Amino acid sequence: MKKTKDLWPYLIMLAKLGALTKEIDISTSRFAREFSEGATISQQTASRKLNELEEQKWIIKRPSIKGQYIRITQSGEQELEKIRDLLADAFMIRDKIIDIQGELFTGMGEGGHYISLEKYYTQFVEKLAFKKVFAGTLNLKLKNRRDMEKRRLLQDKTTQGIRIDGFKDATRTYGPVTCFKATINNKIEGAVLVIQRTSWKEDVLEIISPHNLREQLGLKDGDLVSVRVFLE
Amino acid sequence: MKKTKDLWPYLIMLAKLGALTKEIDISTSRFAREFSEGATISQQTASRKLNELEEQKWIIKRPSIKGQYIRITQSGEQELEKIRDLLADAFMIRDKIIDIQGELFTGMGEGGHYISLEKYYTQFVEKLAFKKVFAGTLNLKLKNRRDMEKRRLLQDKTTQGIRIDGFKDATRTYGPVTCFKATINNKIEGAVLVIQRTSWKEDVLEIISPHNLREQLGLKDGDLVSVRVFLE
DNA sequence: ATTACTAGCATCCGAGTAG
DNA sequence: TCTACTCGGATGCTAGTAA
Repeated sequence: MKKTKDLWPYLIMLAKLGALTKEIDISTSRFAREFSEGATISQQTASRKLNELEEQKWIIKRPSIKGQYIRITQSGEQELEKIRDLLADAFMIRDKIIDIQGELFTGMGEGGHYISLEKYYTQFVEKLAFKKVFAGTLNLKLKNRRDMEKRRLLQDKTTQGIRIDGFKDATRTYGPVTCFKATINNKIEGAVLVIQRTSWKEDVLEIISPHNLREQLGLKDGDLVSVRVFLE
Repeated sequence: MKKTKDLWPYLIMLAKLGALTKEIDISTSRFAREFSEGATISQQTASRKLNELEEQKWIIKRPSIKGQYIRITQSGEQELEKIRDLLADAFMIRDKIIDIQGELFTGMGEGGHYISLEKYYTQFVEKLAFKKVFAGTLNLKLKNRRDMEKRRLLQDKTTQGIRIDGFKDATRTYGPVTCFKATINNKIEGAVLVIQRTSWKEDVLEIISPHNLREQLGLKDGDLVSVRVFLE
């Protein structure tokens, strides 16, 4: 099997030249020049690499008058997205910041119920250094794969979050919760709730805050909300 | 000169393994396995690649009990940022969306003055399909290199924007302006102004809107504001 | 277990060049 | 001009192995 990773730099350069959006018209020698910075590659190598990229089905090409038209295919685009996400993940871990967007919707109110339980409430206030906790959570529906991956990353990083202990009462057990400090729409402080239990919804992000977020940010269902989550 | 791009995939993989944030402890054979998916590389190749990465000064390594500690250097980090930005640019062009953040500050009021000129005002209303234009611009100060690069991209993409013609009156000439539709803090519509003239401030983004943004978004100087610019 | 050397084979590169 | 072939030299690869 071919070592596909060797082709990454060439694919990236084609993307930079705009081959993601449209067919670009380029000759092998010009591509060789565009690709090179400091070190150079030859026209022949450029030609061969373009053929290999086509074999991989990451690009399609057809002859033009002064070179060839090249366009990145869907599968080439997916490969680029993979690389982009790889890098984005690495930088998120470095910066300890994850930006997630979701669409506001109205949940079934369990969130608000749990917050009101004193054993949870006092922990939220103390451990998050909130003056109070507004009675109700903000539920965001994540709309794409990428945001769900970030959501999953939070689920996996619970060691870094703020731990809210579970407890028992006469009738049932209440599990532990991990919180991450966050700012909502760049502006208002809050925290993301990550519940450790076997089933959690990968496309839902639940947020609490000392403030009435819906009111203070003028939000209504269906609005897009940005959350910047701080990993520690 | 060495063909540094060949090393990109290896550097990216090390970043994915966390070597941006901390020294990671990994053996050459484990790295070979982690790196491979489908196609495989040998322990020997992994060893050599790590040495080449060190020669490039993109990583530093030192022996550990069960392998070696590896950490990406500043210059390796810069290289990764370069790749990340390359990809981000390509996807921005594809999606025709640019997200920029900046800090709100109070300008000198010229913006508001120009808007009030009837020859501009009527064009804003018609071409942007705004009901009216609020008398005053929102000035954002861009805080990092990357946002400034995006700002520059707008300046270069004026062909795709909405053109507001210039005009003359008795005393002076008023130049043309290009506008891009935008949403501010995910919520309120507006437009970014790009003024074609020899001097423009690369770290300032000027925004108009039908609405009083400061009031409706509850903004004050120093607040971080997110702008999503639509290239067409 | 490691890393990383050497040897020898495989692959890749670019100059030359055909079409 | 262009692409892309051949071919000899350079480089890269892995197996074997030393430390």
